Amino acid sequence: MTEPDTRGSAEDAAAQADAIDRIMGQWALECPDLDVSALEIIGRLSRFAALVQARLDAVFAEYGLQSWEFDVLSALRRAGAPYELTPGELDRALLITSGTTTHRVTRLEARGFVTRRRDDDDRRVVRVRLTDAGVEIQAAAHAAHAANEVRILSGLSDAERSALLDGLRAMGRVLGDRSEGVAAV
Amino acid sequence: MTEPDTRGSAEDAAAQADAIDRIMGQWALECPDLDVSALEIIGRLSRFAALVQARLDAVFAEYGLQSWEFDVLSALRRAGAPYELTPGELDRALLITSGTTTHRVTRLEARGFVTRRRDDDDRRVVRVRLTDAGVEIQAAAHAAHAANEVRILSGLSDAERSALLDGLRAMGRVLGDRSEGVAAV
DNA sequence: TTCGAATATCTTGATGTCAAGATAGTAACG
DNA sequence: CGTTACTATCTTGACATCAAGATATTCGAA
Repeated sequence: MTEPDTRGSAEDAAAQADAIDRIMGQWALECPDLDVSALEIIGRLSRFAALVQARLDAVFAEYGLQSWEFDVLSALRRAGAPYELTPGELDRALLITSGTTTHRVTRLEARGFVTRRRDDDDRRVVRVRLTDAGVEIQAAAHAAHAANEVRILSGLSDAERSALLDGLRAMGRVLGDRSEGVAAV
Repeated sequence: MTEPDTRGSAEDAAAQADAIDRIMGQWALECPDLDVSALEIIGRLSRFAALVQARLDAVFAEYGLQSWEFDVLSALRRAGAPYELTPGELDRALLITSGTTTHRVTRLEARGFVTRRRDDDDRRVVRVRLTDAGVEIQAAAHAAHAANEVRILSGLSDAERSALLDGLRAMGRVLGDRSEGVAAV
């Protein structure tokens, strides 16, 4: 077997258990004294993030993009004209290390989606800028990507959606995910 | 700069915006016609999963473990005595490919936390089993890990917690994350 | 001005992961 | 039996990522 098995197997009854319910059930049997209450939330958070990512990747692939490529192009695009950021700003926006940014930018430069140039005022600084081709492919992929995200969430009721959103906002507060980083509006 | 910057910067007022709010604000300015409603949820899901993972990693490191090591040890532990699964079962439980499982098991075997042996009834099958040392380190790390998860969520009110949980359960349903995989109870 | 500290980016080496395919064992069907 | 399909695991090669450190530039204080 080559790929991980992410599909559901049986179309079972209404209140079906998901993988985390099963895992919690196993712990309850094996280690009844262990506090697994937080697993219910954190386990789902990371598992579902992985499952969602797989679905997003499928759409990016239709445009010949890796999701990390799309992430960089989008960060540049939403920075506004002239669609330019420094590597350091990309580090912070994308939660990646500086070495990773160097590598990503080099690859995107080779594909013709971004350019690099030294800043004249501070020659330590590099300016990474989206090319026209970069703007184009980002726009095309983004439209499909947004539709894909909407499709993924289309199975949620309004109440579920807003519960999820409220809960996630609270998580953002707890995690201290303040919005510094990337160039202001 | 070597590490990504994940801390919040300013201890600002009550209804503070997080990084996703900022990103949505940028899109609203740059592409007002683009539907970014789903980004609010999916963006947070994946961003927060990454932020949480970084906090979990810190605790695993105190026990000399990578999180992928802990993941394997835990999957074996919760399978119940004799703490044994096949590589294929690990693939499915951990959402990884078979090559990755081979590599993980080899490393854990070298550290003395698991053993490998061929199944006698079906010699294609391998049995990966936790050693005593494996059981011990998993138990120690798991106690600290569970406490860490509880700590991370301690900033949530009961209402926020249950909203988040309800929302995530709905996501599990939407994503079809049925619990097959790993050996039954 | 000069020199040390700080900053921004890039380089290096190691590593975890995947996709694709190789190997070996089992099952099914004549 | 024997051949073919299937299954389980492992191997290989490519690659994204990270941590640590190297390089180049700017800033600040004596």
